[in-house]
Amino acid sequence: MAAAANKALIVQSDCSVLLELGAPHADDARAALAPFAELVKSPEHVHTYRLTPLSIWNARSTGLAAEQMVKALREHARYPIPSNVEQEILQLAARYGRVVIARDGNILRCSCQDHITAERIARDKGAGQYLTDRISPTEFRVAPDARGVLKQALVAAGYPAEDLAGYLPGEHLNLELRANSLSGKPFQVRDYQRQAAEAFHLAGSERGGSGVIVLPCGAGKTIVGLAAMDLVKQTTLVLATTLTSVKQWRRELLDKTSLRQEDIAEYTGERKNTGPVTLTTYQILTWRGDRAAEFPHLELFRARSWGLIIYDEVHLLPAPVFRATADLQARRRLGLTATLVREDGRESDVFALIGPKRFDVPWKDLERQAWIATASCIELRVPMSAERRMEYALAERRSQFRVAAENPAKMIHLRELLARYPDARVLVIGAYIDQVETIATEIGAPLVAGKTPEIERERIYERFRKGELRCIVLSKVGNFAIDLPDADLLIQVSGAFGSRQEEAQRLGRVLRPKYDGRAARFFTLVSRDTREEEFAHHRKLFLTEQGYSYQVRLAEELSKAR
DNA sequence: GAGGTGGTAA
DNA sequence: ATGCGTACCACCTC
Repeated sequence: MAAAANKALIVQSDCSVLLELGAPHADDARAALAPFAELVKSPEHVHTYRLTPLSIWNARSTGLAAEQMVKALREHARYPIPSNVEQEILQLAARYGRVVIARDGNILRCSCQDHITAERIARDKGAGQYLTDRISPTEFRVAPDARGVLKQALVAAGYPAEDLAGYLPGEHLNLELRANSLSGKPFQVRDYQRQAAEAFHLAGSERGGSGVIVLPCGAGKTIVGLAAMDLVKQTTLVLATTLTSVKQWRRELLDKTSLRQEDIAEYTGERKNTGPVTLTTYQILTWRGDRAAEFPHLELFRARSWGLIIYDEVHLLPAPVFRATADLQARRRLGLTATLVREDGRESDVFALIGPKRFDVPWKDLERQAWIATASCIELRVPMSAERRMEYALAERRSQFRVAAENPAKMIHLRELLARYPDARVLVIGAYIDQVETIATEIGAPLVAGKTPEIERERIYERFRKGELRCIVLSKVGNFAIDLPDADLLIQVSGAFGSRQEEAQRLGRVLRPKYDGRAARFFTLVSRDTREEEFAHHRKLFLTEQGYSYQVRLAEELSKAR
């Protein structure tokens, strides 16, 4: 073990934990810390983690004891652990599982570890209303349909319940994973995908069967869904965000499992069928006729005795589906997402109603294992012409950003990049329709925007895949389109205020591993001396936090270097 | 298949 | 650190 002076962790009294990557045993320290802390930032040298109630409870739900957490910190900490941090961990951890929900035949029983806890939750404003029927000093009888709302209230009260009440059996589903996909390629579930599905299922334990799997874009979350279906083998309802996603689920199910066309039904605006496996969208579930208070399509949840419900992109699930999910606690639930939600209310609702986080893998781990490509990110500062600078100066403050974003001089440098990487397969992404239309016309590449019909899109993607086309220009559809072909050079000409999610999505476009192992390149063009630089700063934070190498270059320097 | 509505990003 | 407006999507009706 390293001497104290160069140990990797610094534990601070605000419950943040710094990990110094250069320290000996930094990898061991990370492996020990990650299961019970949330990664907040990960630039080059020092990564920041945070101990939160949810991160501790997630860890407890996978069976990690508080003592193991404290031991892990002690083992790797450079300085003594602040006593309040140790107390915090012990107290938070001790709250998980102090309340247990279990089944007694047809009724549910909520049992507390001790009398004091029972009094605390019985008197809690939120939870108390579901705990009216006391059967012993430490036990309550609970109406089965209160299972979800009670769990929500218990999380809010700080006493997350361990739900061991089990699930209703769904109808059996004949499903096997294929060893060779329909398209002829051998198909194998990757180790981390298998681990994720097993962490969700936890066969032989009362704990399994509900929870969330977190994997980066491009890591194959759908496959985790298929693997989970293979473990459960019961009728399944899949909730997705878009019709394209619904179609992709269908393709993957047909390609990689023994299911046939007629086993898979779609319940969407186009057709409303149900089958042993049914694919649907969040939007149809939340549609309400004539501003009525009811959601007619939520009946789909009761249309069959589902054995498994899969929530794709679980961080996007809308409030009415949350409410409906509260009533569905007797069904197995699997949430899939690329980023853990940070908004407080929602995150704890996901925890209470879908289940705890069961599994995640850091982006950089997948990169090391070559499941995703390495990427270099470069911000190119582009000057504006004198006329443009005047236009910018005269513009109202709120339209300045757009004047800068649509700087025509970006075109010069865009062309240069295209010339500089003649073999690259290129995606150009911008935020404004006018801008991307102009670019597409000038460089003679097809444009895919919101109004581009589905058939046209597929035709363009197909030509790109075949190599007949080296460049596609995209509007904001680039943020949604999940069926975009793989590329290795991404040029962002404008971005909408640089959101982290958007940046993650866009970067994910070029992260599929390259056949020759080359790195992906991500250029973002930013107008110099404008407000656009401020937003680029924000975007830069995202990229560096994910641990990606990042450089800022002046456009004319890059031109000279050629 | 066009057009309106309502919702989301972040 | 931020915000407004822009763009997108899926639903429905006609």
